[in-house]
Amino acid sequence: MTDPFKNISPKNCEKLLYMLEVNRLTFPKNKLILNNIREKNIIGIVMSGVIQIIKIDYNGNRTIIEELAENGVFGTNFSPLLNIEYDILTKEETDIYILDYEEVISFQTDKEYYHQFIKNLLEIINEKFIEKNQRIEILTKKTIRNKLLEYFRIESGKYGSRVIYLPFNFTDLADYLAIDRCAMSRELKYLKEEGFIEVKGKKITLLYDKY
Amino acid sequence: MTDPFKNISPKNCEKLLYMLEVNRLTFPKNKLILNNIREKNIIGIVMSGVIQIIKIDYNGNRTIIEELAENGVFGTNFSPLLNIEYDILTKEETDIYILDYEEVISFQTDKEYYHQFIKNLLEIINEKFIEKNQRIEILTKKTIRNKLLEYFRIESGKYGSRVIYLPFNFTDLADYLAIDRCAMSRELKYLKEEGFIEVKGKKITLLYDKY
DNA sequence: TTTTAATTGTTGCAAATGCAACAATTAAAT
DNA sequence: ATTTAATTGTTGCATTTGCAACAATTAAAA
Repeated sequence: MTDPFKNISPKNCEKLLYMLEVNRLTFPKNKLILNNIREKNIIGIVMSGVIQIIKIDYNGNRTIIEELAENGVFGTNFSPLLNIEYDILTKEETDIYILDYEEVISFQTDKEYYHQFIKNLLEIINEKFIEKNQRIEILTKKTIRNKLLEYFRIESGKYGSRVIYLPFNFTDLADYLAIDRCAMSRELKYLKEEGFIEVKGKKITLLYDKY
Repeated sequence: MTDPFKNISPKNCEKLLYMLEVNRLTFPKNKLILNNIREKNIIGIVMSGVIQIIKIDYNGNRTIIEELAENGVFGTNFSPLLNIEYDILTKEETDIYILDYEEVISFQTDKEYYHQFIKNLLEIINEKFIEKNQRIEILTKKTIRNKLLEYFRIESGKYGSRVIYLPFNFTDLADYLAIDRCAMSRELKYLKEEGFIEVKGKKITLLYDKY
């Protein structure tokens, strides 16, 4: 994922953040945050630590929208935070910079580092967009098996390897694929039995030819 | 959807496009296009006409990724065109401008209209991002009924009205929701019978309180 | 107008899936 | 080391869904 401060020197970085009136915040581990600033559009940047953007619907089903580490960018639009049902959860002690979206987007200046920052944001949201599209590819598959195989195909394609290391646990994977965990577990068993895959913890090896 | 040339005068627009080496193309109705330029990242802008970005998978299932009219922006990253499985279909005679993504993103200039264009692109992709997130919200619902209700909720929210006008036909709606058309038809019947909705052609009226 | 094509509606049935309830295993905390 | 919590695995069963096959309706073309 592109660094939001790519091609901006530390000195210009400071200037930029000052210019855009950055808000620097620190939060402890396992805390729901930002419930207070839902009224306006923001851009948030994770400077250190890890956060999850999650959603809990009226049935109590939890969905992980995304997980962000250092240099991770989020915010209204970038992630749909305006919707009251979304929450941000710190997984570790976390430092966050908050910017005002409208302020950032409508700032008038000829400073090069500002325009570089906008370009970086464009690249970042582009990258996120691709990920969203991939998730949609998966979710539009009609069976659990096809969802799993599509997920494997995408993950395998990232590094061009038949060996996949799951970036989250099986419970969270089921959430990501929007399927019942138990049903997924059953389907994984079938895929193992039929010789399609090999599973060792979070390491999955694909034993079939790419389709 | 934001105009990609917002806040850029027609004169500067011409300069910008010349500078970025635009490629102007015209296509007749109902034509699969752009199969030729999959090798590099592009930004496409629909100047007139209508196109659909579609996907046909190995099972023959067609998915409409998005439909774009005048000022619609698409391209690698914006829409996952590098993937060989995607196609662009003109629904009318269509004029398209093609730009080179890397060229656009890495161009070096202090011209204001260029930076305005980048900002516009950022806004556009932001808007698309929101739409993708909404679709994911729908697709993560586990039953056809909940998918329909979530879709209604989002559409209703757009104009704050209980009356929805479907932007596409029922066949395409089923594609969008990634469900079987017949099963959707059945579920819509139940929703009508239970007094939740009223359907007249593409006009759907919600008869229940927002949840 | 007549014919043809596209869209929408209907329904039986087999297959897939969510759910529930619980066991087994692994990780974390004390 | 022991206890507690979290994650993973398993399975019967009711429900939901996709699929197929076809009828009805609407739109487009000849």
